[in-house]
Amino acid sequence: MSIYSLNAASGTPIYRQIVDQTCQLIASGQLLPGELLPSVRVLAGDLGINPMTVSKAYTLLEHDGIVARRRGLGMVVQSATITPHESLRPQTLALVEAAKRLRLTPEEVVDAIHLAWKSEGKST
Amino acid sequence: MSIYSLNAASGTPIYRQIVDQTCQLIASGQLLPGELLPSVRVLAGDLGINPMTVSKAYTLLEHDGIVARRRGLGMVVQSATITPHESLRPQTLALVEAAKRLRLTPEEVVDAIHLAWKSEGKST
Amino acid sequence: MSIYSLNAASGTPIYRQIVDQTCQLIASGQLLPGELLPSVRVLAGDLGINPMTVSKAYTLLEHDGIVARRRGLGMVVQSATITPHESLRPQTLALVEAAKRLRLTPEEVVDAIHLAWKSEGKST
Amino acid sequence: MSIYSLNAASGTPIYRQIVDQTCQLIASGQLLPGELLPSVRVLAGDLGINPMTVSKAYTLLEHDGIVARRRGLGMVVQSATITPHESLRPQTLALVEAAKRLRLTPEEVVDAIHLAWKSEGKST
DNA sequence: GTGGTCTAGACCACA
DNA sequence: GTGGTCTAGACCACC
Repeated sequence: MSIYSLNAASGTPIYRQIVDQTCQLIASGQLLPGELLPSVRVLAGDLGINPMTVSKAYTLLEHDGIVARRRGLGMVVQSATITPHESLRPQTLALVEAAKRLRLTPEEVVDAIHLAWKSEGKST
Repeated sequence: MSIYSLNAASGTPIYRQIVDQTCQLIASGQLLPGELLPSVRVLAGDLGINPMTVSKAYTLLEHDGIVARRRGLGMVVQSATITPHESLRPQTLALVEAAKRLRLTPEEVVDAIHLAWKSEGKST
Repeated sequence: MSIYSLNAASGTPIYRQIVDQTCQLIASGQLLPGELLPSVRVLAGDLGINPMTVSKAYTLLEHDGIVARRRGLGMVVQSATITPHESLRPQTLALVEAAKRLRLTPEEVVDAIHLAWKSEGKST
Repeated sequence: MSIYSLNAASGTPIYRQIVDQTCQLIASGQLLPGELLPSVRVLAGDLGINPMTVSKAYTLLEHDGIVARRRGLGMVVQSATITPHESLRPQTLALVEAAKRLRLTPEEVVDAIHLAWKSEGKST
């Protein structure tokens, strides 16, 4: 099994899931600067998807300066510039925005978080 | 200005934003059962979007039994079947899932929520 | 014939040529802000290439904020932020750098420019 | 430090940079016919790159008759067959072509050249 | 071995 | 109609 966990059912495209999870793995220190990402073909094989899909994700990561191409070697992680907190912002904002539209209080949202935390499969 | 607030920049499609926000307006009691939704034409005009897009959203809402078509009248809100809590589940799950991948603790997430709550434009 | 002119023999990938030329067309005012780019399928047909190649170019242009996606409509040109001069910088630098390595004088380079200008097919 | 100056960030492959710069060094008289090129091992060490990459560049240079292999000695420079002007052609053409697409005048291009010449780090 | 490019064709989502 | 995603497979460039 891979460090990546894809969710085919989710609406978000596969290549985007790879980009996001890679960012998160770097932000949380599970991928260190200088380390090599799994090769396109290997990751594609592991995840059972087309190499081009992985390649697209890697290209985006490179474009954003998250990783760098080393010709003939692979993709290496650049120095981490994102903190776990920043990495979580989009999801946080989405939740808060929706909660406000629902006229909920912060406390109600926090309750919902704790509930979801337990009900979901244990974390690693 | 409308009770709806669309975000063209966001990735979520317009029709989906209308569906979601309508559900949230009902769940939070800002739209009451029996009340009439704005007509397709009016809402499209207000939001500056294609009427077909509004129509698609309304069709979905009807399909889910959230509103009903009254010939010659428009769309009326059915009795609220969803609680605010349920309505918030997708966003909650997304947050928790991402946080676990980042190896954060529930407390850190709660902090992030409180922070985002304040930093965002004051709610009503 | 299209406003684009591809050079299959050149080493630069097709999608890159489309990106570059689009930037140049905008910089020179041949494509105006608000204007729609040719649709992926149309341009692909005109140039005799695969739609995905055009799509890749358009995606890059969007990522760089040069054009914006209008869902269901196409790609529209954003306000031009690049001047013709800036747009020419990479090529200018490459020339100057090489000329310095060859220990040529600026005058010799200017001569070469004038020569190449005439020998090439007349400009539009 | 070496007479070669590689740019890993640039898109052009390393072996190509070596080939090009060698040609330019010969064309400008900084490498004279009969002179020995640095050995593959030494150059690779100096530049901090893979010896295979240097070897590939040398093989190309030999194939083009620019240098010759002398068993037990190394690669010696042949009589210069290329003039500095010819050596500059690709970059010149690229500039002119782009400028025409931007509908600039030769004078504007010359201005850009002079500007870039000064703004760049002093040569030699 | 590494990643990059391109093709052909299918299917989806959006307006 | 628009663009987006994914697949399968070929070929190239680089180290």
